[in-house]
Amino acid sequence: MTDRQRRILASLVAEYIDQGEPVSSSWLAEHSALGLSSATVRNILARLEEQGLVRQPHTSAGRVPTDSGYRRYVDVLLGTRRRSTTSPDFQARLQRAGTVGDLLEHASHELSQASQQIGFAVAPANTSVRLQHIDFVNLEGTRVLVIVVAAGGQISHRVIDTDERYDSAALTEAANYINSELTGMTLDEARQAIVERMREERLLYDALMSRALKLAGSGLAEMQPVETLHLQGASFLIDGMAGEPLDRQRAMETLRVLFRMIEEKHQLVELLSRSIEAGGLTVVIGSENISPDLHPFSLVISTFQNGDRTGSVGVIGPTRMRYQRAISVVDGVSRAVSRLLEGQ
Amino acid sequence: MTDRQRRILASLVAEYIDQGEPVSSSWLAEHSALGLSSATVRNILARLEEQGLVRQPHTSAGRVPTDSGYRRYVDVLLGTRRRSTTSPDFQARLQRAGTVGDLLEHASHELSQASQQIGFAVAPANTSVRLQHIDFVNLEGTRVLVIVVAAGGQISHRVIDTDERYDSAALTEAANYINSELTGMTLDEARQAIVERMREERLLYDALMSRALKLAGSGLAEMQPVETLHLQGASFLIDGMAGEPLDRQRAMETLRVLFRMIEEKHQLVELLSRSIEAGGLTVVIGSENISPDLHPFSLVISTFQNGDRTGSVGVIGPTRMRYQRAISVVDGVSRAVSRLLEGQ
DNA sequence: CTTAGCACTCTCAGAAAGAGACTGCTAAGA
DNA sequence: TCTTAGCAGTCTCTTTCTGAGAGTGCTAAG
Repeated sequence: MTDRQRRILASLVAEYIDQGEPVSSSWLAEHSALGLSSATVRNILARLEEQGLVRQPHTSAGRVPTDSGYRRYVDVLLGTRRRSTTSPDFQARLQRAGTVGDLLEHASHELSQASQQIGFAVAPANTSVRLQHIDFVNLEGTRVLVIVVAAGGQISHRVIDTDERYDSAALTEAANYINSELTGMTLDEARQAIVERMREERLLYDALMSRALKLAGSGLAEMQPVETLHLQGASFLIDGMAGEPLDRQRAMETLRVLFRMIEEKHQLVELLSRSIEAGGLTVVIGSENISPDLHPFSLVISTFQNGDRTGSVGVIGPTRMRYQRAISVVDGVSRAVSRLLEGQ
Repeated sequence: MTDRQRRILASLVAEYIDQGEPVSSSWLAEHSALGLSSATVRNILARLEEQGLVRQPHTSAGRVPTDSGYRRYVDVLLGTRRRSTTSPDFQARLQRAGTVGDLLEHASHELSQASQQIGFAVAPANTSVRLQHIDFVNLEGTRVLVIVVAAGGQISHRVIDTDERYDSAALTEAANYINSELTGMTLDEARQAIVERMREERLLYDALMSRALKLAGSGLAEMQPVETLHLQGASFLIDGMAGEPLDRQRAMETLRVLFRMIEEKHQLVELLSRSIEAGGLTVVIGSENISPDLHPFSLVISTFQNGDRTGSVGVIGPTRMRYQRAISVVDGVSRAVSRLLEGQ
């Protein structure tokens, strides 16, 4: 691929992203600063089309990038990326967040606002999160509320329906016992520890301890490593789709599918986590998505690390996305989140 | 308004809801079982139009109900409503829910599925909810996580940035003190009690108690009576709008506005709570909505009571909604939720 | 290798025309 | 007085046609 081809492709993609309309050879000849005539540009475009990087919506239209075309363009962007200098100071904006959940909620909001797309943030999988505190609260009847606080203030809770009645004092004592034993372990370790202790305790016949372990066990067991997804800005997507010259039926169908995905977050979470494996900043374009439902969309994702925890933030938008901006925004927010988590 | 007019209107609205297309005089003559000719029906329709109950999209089209027309129709439905006999057993389906939050989440899901619309559920305002348990968890530095559990398992939490450092033991003790003092009060009472005690404690100079009160106070203070809104089924709305013969621009605009409302839930909550004052089962049709943004939509809402707490469930859909079905579904779910809350 | 020129293709917007759907009105009948 | 058959009138919707416009591919010359 020659340098000229690269430059023409870059101009074409940039212009198409900006205007949303097929780009003609004459426009490229005038604006690409290569001093070429439109006929020459046409030759180049024919080559690019052979390589599957651009296509024509119909015979006498200009060119539009294909997913591969975007891919080439984005790879160049990612290669020559300079540190995001002009991006707003996300860190200052996110400062006031309390728990990790709040932080990610704000982060997804910032992403959404800054990129004018759907912004999302996935909390670190909490299997490797350390247990900070556990608490049992007596509800009516035989039901007990188990509250688990992970380091960083991440909180989750489940109602356990037990066989026996507990009184508040016993529960408090039980919680104290568990806390003294398990605090500081990861959830996985804690689960394992519980299994081991229950084996030992069976010999001791200590009612309190065995009960406490049972409760904590079922609390942690039901506490699947649900990666909570924070997601904001779905309304931007509608603007985005309105601009596309798709026929109405198709556009509506696409929208509906995406909104269903948004509602069934767990599905999206799974897809995201599969896309992330690479780590760092990743861009997934259109048909590169595993799920066909996401083929009309692109994702810009960045993972952040905090010790042994990995989470991710990013944006979702149409394949015709301002990648430049999206990348710098996602990168900025990701760094900010990372730094804030370290700071804690 | 004569009986004939009523019956014609009912047929017209039912048919329009079913088919989504203007209803002609000849269709009504054939199907209304009144044994009238289309000419006579045309006369009747002219009267209904004078009263603003129906209108013609254009000169040579059939009739379509206006908002007032729907209103008349719904009033009849509400008047002659028999107990929902055929509705599925929501209560059985909702049985497994743990906390009130879970229950309402499931309820909104059931509503959405059964009505094929957006389903929502608003938790009771928690000012009058009784305090079940309060807990302080030490986070890093000077930050403390305050967890408040209300009766029924409703849970909320805030991170408070304090001036001083606490150790875990002190926090546990503080929580125990607060629990023994405040459990069973409503949140309002608890707040008031804290203010009073702080006045007394100032004389005693008891560091522990005063700290505990301070924490609990700021915890409860930031714990605004946020009515959490559970909402599901936004994707159904897209189907609904796709059917409408509005021009694309307008439809997209309408959708965007609604999705923005859905994202900024607090706005919607406020609107809903204003619509509910009546209590029981209410239907708000199109332009009857306070917010102009909701004028293309109708709401079917039912409040449920549980002691001194009031919450609500309902559905949101286009004005051309299957009111019959929506009403019976909302009524059914509302009763189920009410009964399940009582059962606790 | 580049470029001017040209024929060709396809879309888009607008106009025209015919079919179809309903209505409102009128005048006759019960 | 109420109902109804009949009919002219209106409006939309679909189809067809047309011309303009945009942009391309190809060819032949520089």
